[in-house]
Amino acid sequence: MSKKKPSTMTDVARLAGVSPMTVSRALRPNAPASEATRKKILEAADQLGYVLDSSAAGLSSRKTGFIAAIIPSINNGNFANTVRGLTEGLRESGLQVLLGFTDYDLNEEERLTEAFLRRRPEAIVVTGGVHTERCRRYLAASGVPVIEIWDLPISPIEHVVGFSNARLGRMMARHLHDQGYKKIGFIGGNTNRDSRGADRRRGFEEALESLGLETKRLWGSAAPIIDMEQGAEAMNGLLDQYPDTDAVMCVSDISAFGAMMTCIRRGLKVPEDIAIAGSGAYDISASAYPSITTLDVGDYTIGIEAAKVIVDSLSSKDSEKKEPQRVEIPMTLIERESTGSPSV
Amino acid sequence: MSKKKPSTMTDVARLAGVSPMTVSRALRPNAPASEATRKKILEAADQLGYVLDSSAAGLSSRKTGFIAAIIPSINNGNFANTVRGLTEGLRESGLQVLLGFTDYDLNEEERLTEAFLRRRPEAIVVTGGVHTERCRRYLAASGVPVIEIWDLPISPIEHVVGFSNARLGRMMARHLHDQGYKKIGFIGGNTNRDSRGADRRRGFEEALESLGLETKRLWGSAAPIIDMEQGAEAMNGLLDQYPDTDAVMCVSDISAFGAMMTCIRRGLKVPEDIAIAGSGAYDISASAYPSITTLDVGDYTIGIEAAKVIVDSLSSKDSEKKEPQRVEIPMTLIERESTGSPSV
DNA sequence: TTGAAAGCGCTACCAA
DNA sequence: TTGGTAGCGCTTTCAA
Repeated sequence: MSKKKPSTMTDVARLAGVSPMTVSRALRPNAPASEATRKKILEAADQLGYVLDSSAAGLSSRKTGFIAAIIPSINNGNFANTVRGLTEGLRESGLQVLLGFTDYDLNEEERLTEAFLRRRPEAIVVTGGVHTERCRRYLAASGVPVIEIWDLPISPIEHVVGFSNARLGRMMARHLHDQGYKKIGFIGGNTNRDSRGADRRRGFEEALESLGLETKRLWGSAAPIIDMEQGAEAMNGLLDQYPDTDAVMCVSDISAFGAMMTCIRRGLKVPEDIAIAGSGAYDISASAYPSITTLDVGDYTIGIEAAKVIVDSLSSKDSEKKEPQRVEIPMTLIERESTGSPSV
Repeated sequence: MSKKKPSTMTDVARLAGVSPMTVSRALRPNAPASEATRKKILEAADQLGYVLDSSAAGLSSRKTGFIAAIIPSINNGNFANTVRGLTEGLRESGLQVLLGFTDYDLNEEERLTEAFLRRRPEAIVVTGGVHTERCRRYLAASGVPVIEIWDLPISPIEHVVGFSNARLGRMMARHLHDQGYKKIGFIGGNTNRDSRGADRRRGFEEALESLGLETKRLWGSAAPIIDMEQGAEAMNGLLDQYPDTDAVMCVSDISAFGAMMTCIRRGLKVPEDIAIAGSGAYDISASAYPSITTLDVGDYTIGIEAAKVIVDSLSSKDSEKKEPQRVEIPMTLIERESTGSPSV
């Protein structure tokens, strides 16, 4: 409201009758200051409505106090959980998360990365192991710890906290096969923009092959990222062409739910006529009826572990340069009603 | 990776054989600089891997280039859309969004507000009109435009972009009544933490009363914010106590979906035996079967409009102090299968 | 179009 | 425990 410019440390110092330096110390928890002066200074600060300017503090101390994190989408429960984990894991150390999202666009990732690096974060977290060439260069030259999450890249930039998306696809293919399904389909997005989705599909296809099953039921979607509606459409397409399909894995629980709704609308029973599986362990996989078999990828844990890697990297002395860490997060299969054994 | 400290403008200036001031100008689009020197400077910058330090720039120019935004939850499609709108609406002006979430905790909001204000944002966006006393003071004294969103507070701090949550409740109550339902329930969270949810409930109750309908079917939930599972539990409780309920509004589509799953699990037909309505126009309200009647609150539009208010406020001269703006976002009823006319 | 001087608000460092 | 000095990396302002 009031446009008068905010008061500074010098103003507080003057009012409290001390030097600015003493104010600076009084305002920090672990700096030496007598209780009496600290109290006096806090009162003066309160009276002036003083708020510390942390960009100035950061410029001087060379610690900005934040961590940049770039995720593909802000409207996604999995990434939201990762951000929660990261935020909570960083809380104690006082680091704030500067969050950005790319809409699954690598050029936007590059743009955001540069914009964030200008703010001098103390570490940077990016999603996945695929980046533009220029973006990789920015990250590698950033001078701060880089953590790639949600994947296990073969040539990581530095630290990695994630899981193998190809293995995720393989695990679910084997599970469906173990349940007795034979004519198994896959529904996912266009492979170019979401590399993790593409990896899941690849792993799924490999597993079908090695199990001696047909791989013709791998269904795409025009959209880069597949939502409920597109999952529903894809299932219509798949069933129109291959009505005898007995099980389908979808790249996420979100698309799986849409696919399941299509089955129900078409009068198919799940899982008696067709089984449905997703991944991500979204709330909906538990609440839907039938509930949806899924894989928990440890989204929240990824955030927590990434935070640990960051805190660890920042606390080590410059001299003892840390080895790049590679944290693999375990996946957990969650069996639910949607993949009960086939009736045949 | 490399821990050597990043190069500065002075380094670039030295390499290009110009003064730092000239580098500063060459790096900005609208500053005077000859094409020749600009080219020379960009090459030098590229060679050094130079990245501008925008906190230093902000300290000097008194423009940090970001907007603080505080939302209750990061795992919520509605708020995600608002953030998308805000981000997109701000893109052209080069302002970045510094995002924080409170988990519907006003004390956390206060904490975050202070932390964000330290970063000297050029404007601050907060959700709702209810804040701690201290938080209100911080905001009012911040010296930058304050925008409260997702509500229409009676005593706003400054600008407002939102809608009336009480009216939302009234609208849906009237709609259900118009459809012929008489024994109407409401499912929502505990009223203390989510003031917008509480307003919806209040408006709903008022409308039932003025329509001469019973208001005994207003159902709470132990949880502050009600998710799918809690919506499902609440519906079980409601049906156990009032099996003759013929329609239920849920505070959000998320809880409405859970509630609907409970009905289906119990063998009830939706909408023949019981109608379900939600609000928020989440994807699931369209994709679920039956699809769920809902109210679109213009979540994305809220973000866009908030961005307009911000850009507007910042472009005005200090002298011509802007009047506080109050933008009401229209709500749209979306009728779907879940509230087809009752069979009785 | 370019440069020099000054300083944004704070903290590291050293001295008292 | 406190204070003075210097300077973080940049931009503003004014002069050339």
